[in-house]
Amino acid sequence: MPELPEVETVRRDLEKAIVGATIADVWVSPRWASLAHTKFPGHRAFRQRVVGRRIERLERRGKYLIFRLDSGSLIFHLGMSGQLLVSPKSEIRNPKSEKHRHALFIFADGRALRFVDPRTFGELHAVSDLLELSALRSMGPEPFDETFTWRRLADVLRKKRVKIKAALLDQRVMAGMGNIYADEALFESGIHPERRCATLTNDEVRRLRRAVRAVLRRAIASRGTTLTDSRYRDAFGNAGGHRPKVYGRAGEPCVRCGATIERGVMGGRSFHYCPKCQPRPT
DNA sequence: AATCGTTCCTGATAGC
DNA sequence: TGCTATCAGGAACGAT
Repeated sequence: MPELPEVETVRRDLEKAIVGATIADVWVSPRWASLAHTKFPGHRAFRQRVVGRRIERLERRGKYLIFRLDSGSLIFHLGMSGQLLVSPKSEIRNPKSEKHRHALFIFADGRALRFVDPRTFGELHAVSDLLELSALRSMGPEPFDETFTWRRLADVLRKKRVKIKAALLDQRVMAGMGNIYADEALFESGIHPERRCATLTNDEVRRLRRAVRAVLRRAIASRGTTLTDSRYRDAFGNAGGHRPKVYGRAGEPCVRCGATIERGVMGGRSFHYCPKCQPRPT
């Protein structure tokens, strides 16, 4: 599913493809507009905010992709099955022809951007101020920002009572982690997912911060993770080349020590770990 | 205030 | 073969 590396890959793809383009027309599916959780402002209001706007910059904040327009911003979240795909000029674009396509942006040069999302957990917002989104107001530091120091992370974790895996998924602790890379970062740092945050030593927090960065950096370099269940695709429809070391590998051997990778459930969410490299808390 | 459980949704898969 | 049940996940929300 799209986490920071996948969203960053799409951002980089789109940066090359559509910065400078003008949105000549936009179509949003009736179904998308009717989904209560999308908080869609209505076709008319959305059109009014978007049509005629020029895309000035593409930014990413956590798992949110932000199109800075000459006036206001367009914000996407890919949820767990969202795709943003650039269509070449030649492609025929009947709004009804593609399953699960919820939005279609047509540029002045004839190309198009399609927002496809089968599970509809994605988000689509047109705002004048990014802080209109509560998730962006409360979001924690970007993992590659200089403010993301191990000391600050230790300060946050010391006060928390939850398990470290749950804290990594909390976007207020740090931005952009999802289920795959949280498991990968914990494996990389040798920390069991069920450890309580406050029990982590300074050395473990240092290792964790380092692992978060290393895992994300490598995943970006491989253009993200595509698994059978997550049909993640970049902006041109290509799968990512990253292969997790523990996520989705329960029953398979640990790449480091050969022990069998195990799977557990925490708060309705799965986690994966090596019982030898990541000793269980006592 | 922090945390927990539930909700939204569809496709893949397992089981009968 | 064809049906039904289960599972997967991010963020928001209500309850505790």
